[in-house]
Amino acid sequence: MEDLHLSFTEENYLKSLIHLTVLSLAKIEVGTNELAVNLNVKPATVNDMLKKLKEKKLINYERYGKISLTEIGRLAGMEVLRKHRLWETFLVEKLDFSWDEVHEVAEQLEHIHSRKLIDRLDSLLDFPKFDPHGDPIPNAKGEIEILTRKTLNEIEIGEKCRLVAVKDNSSAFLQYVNKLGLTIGSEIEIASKEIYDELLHLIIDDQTFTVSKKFAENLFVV
Amino acid sequence: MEDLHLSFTEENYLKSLIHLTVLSLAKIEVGTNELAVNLNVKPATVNDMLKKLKEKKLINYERYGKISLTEIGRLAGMEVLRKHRLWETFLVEKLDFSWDEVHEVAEQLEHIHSRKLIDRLDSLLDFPKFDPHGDPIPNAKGEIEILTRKTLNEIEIGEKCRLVAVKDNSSAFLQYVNKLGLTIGSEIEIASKEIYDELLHLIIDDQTFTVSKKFAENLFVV
DNA sequence: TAATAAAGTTAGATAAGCCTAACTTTAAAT
DNA sequence: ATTTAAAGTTAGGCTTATCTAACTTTATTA
Repeated sequence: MEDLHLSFTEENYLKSLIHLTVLSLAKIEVGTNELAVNLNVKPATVNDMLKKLKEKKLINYERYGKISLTEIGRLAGMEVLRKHRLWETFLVEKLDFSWDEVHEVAEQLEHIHSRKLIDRLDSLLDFPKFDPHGDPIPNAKGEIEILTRKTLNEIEIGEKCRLVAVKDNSSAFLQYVNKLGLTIGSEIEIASKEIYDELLHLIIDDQTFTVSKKFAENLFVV
Repeated sequence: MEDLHLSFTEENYLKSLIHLTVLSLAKIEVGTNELAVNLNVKPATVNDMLKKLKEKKLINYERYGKISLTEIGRLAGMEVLRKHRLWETFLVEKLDFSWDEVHEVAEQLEHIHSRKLIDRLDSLLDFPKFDPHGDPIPNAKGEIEILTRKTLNEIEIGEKCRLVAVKDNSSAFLQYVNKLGLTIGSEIEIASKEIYDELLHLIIDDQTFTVSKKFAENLFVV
């Protein structure tokens, strides 16, 4: 399971597939075009790579068919995800990065090949269960705790909830979240909603804020 | 000086040039073949890359001429070296790697692009001056403390000296060094030398060891 | 169900890094 | 100083990962 030497690019394909299948519950297959959009390359490029990944037994795929990860592919992809999230945690916990600065650097660090490195990092961080964005970190066996989470726009008027994670990890979005004084764990109450333009009025720490539906869809709450 | 986007490969060329020119005192130019040997590629490959590096103003080079780093190239190469040595220090100090395990991983980590990351790492490690092999770490301005060091085989019989660094960073060599109980700072006395086969008899912690000239040439002492 | 749209595939190009084989220039040695 | 050896270069190919443009298959919808 170790020692199958994957390129930077191959690892990115597996990571995308993890996101599109394993992590987006209730879907275990994905199409060429959707994967192309996710990886920001053209479908023709994906098509070529699918043949290679199938050859290496990392994915299940037939001509004109849907794509899914094999067990080997799932484990390899999970390891990349584990590395990404552990590095993000390291950057925030040990190097005082803010949560909106870590994604790009972790995109690079996740491709460092060293089992020992990642296991020691896990230990240094005291085996964290969640990364700075509230996402669960897969363990060394590739197991992940997938919790059912609602997005903020699914919460009813008058209800209170707690921010547990963010969907969008871009610095633009996260800085916007910061501006509202929100952090993982913050309590949010839905004051009211506008029918016409779908805006939400929130109460956070006794202050009122108005946000868009798009914004609310990117916050996971319980 | 920041933001010139260099590839993994280009960075390795600059790092090699730093080693072959700046660090190996009294030589500021190098040839295509020598660089090829150092990078473990063929001279023809180096020749192609020289054109690219010259185009990017990282090296001084004319057809059939010698190669040297420009100021831009020197700074970029120094930054790679700085990253390599800081990461090695991190692995030993924070993740309990032994000094013979760090080189390969640092070869990967040195190519992570993030000025903030490396400066924060420097700070986390308390601005170390030397890496685990006793080599000086360039500062954020690309300045390095080049000290005049002798190798163990240059020491006269009866003299005592102290191990300050190792030349060879391979795990095979470093494990051999470990086996003799030597660490950076160890005191070594030259008991005697064999004329015939150039062996050295050493006294380390009241114990006698016999080592080859090749071995002694890879230990820096003062 | 036949036409059309969407999804997926193929063929042919390009750029980066690498190679081998043949060639040219410079340096060394008789 | 001429020959030979060493160093350096060029031309042409290969692989990986990407692209565009044209084509095929599957799905949708009128």
